[in-house]
Amino acid sequence: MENWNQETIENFRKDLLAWYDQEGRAHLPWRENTDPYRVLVSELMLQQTRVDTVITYFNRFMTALPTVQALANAPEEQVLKLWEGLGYYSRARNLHQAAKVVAFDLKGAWPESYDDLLSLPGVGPYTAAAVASIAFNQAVPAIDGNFFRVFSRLLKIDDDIAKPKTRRVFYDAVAPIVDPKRPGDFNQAIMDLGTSYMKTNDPDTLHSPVVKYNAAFRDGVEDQYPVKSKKKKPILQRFQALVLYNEKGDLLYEQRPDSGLLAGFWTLPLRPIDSIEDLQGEQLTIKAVTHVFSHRKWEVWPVKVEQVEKLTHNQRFLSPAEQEAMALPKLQHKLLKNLKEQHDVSK
DNA sequence: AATACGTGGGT
DNA sequence: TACCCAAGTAT
Repeated sequence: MENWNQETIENFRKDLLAWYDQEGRAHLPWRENTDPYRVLVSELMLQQTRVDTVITYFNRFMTALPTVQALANAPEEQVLKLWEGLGYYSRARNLHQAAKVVAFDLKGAWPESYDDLLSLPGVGPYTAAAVASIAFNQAVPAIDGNFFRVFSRLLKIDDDIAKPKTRRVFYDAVAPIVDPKRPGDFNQAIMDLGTSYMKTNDPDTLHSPVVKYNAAFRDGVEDQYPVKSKKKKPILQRFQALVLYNEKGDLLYEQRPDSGLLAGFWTLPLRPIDSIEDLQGEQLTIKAVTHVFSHRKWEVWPVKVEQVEKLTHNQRFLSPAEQEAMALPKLQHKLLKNLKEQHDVSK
């Protein structure tokens, strides 16, 4: 691992920020100003999610709920509808809760320190540092995937970034490098660098504004950084999805448990099966609806059933209008599309 | 520490 | 196709 002296650190800050001022992504909607609410909403949305995907969601969210008070007073259904399709839905619920804490418990007085921000729901080490540095000018490193990638290469840090304890190694190495005068810009410059000249695949390191500080490139081993162990592949699970319409033509839905995958969302009633041999009703499709989550791959077979025993407390018939008004997970949208296609074919 | 937690895009 | 990635957090 490289160890920079004070002169190198100061030169690095200067070169990085000069580049950021010229070529940084100043146009990103959440960089319009440093209102902590805007920063928090954007950071929660950006967790494990691409910038291109977030932009549309962010603009729509801020138009609908422009202030932390507006979010705090909004019904959860509205928050989830605005989040529909973004995934990792606990982020939306945590953001909602965090807004309530700020607006109600703290009466609008934002926590400004890293430690206080960390206590908000959905705010972990990265997000606390991002908000503290961008909105409140605190000199803390916002260590995300970009940060790991950029500094693993610059400093030749060999620790596996998939391991939790590695965060501490990076923190110790880079905390002295963060520019105390412009910490928010420093962190955002690293992110911009990490998605451009120093991106994951096919980086353009030679033309990077900080190429002269890149120890891995200097030693011709840049492709070995960052060191990251592999994830396990998703486990396959099969289900049958019960399809039942009532006399009004409304479709039977079932609410998922309030914890676990797609917690609290309404979908067709899903029943695990071992194989296609176990389907209980009339098989509606030749091909299954498949959906890949981060850790699971689902194969879902829609089957037409004549009735269910008796509506349980978590089952309801929903009209098309009701279905459209509520937030539904991607899997359910795929199932609906599949049903519509089967219906069209049969006509 | 290891795992759960969504979705879309690139190769 | 299958796999990996993309501004992580909670438990």
